[in-house]
Amino acid sequence: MSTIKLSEKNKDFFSLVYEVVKQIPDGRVTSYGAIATYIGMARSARMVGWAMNASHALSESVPAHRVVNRSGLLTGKHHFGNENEMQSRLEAEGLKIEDDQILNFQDHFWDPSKELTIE
DNA sequence: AAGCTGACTATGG
DNA sequence: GCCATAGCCAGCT
Repeated sequence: MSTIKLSEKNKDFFSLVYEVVKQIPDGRVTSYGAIATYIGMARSARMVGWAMNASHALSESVPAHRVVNRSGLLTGKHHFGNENEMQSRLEAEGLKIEDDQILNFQDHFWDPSKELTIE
């Protein structure tokens, strides 16, 4: 159980998303919707995706490859440098992927609403 | 300025 | 499970 500390600087939507994503442990994954729900934008999963899209420009590193859609599909792979980047990173963390689908997705799913608390 | 586009999801059949 | 539909909303045409 980790804790996210809120400050004036990071309480906007994008930064909040990044703070959550940065808490995802190695070898674990979560979904856009889970993050959206957690930060209070339950029906705006698309915005989480948009935040990931913008994250590449950041100087800080955000492990966007650990965020997939609700079925464990690597829907964001085309937004990385090359087609295999996302899958390679996940496999390097011990996950098995077949046809863009994370195997045993449920076993690796990390739910922020169960693992995190916001101060 | 109206309409389109998605790294999405919940729902109903 | 699959499929279609409908919300979603920032940014781009």
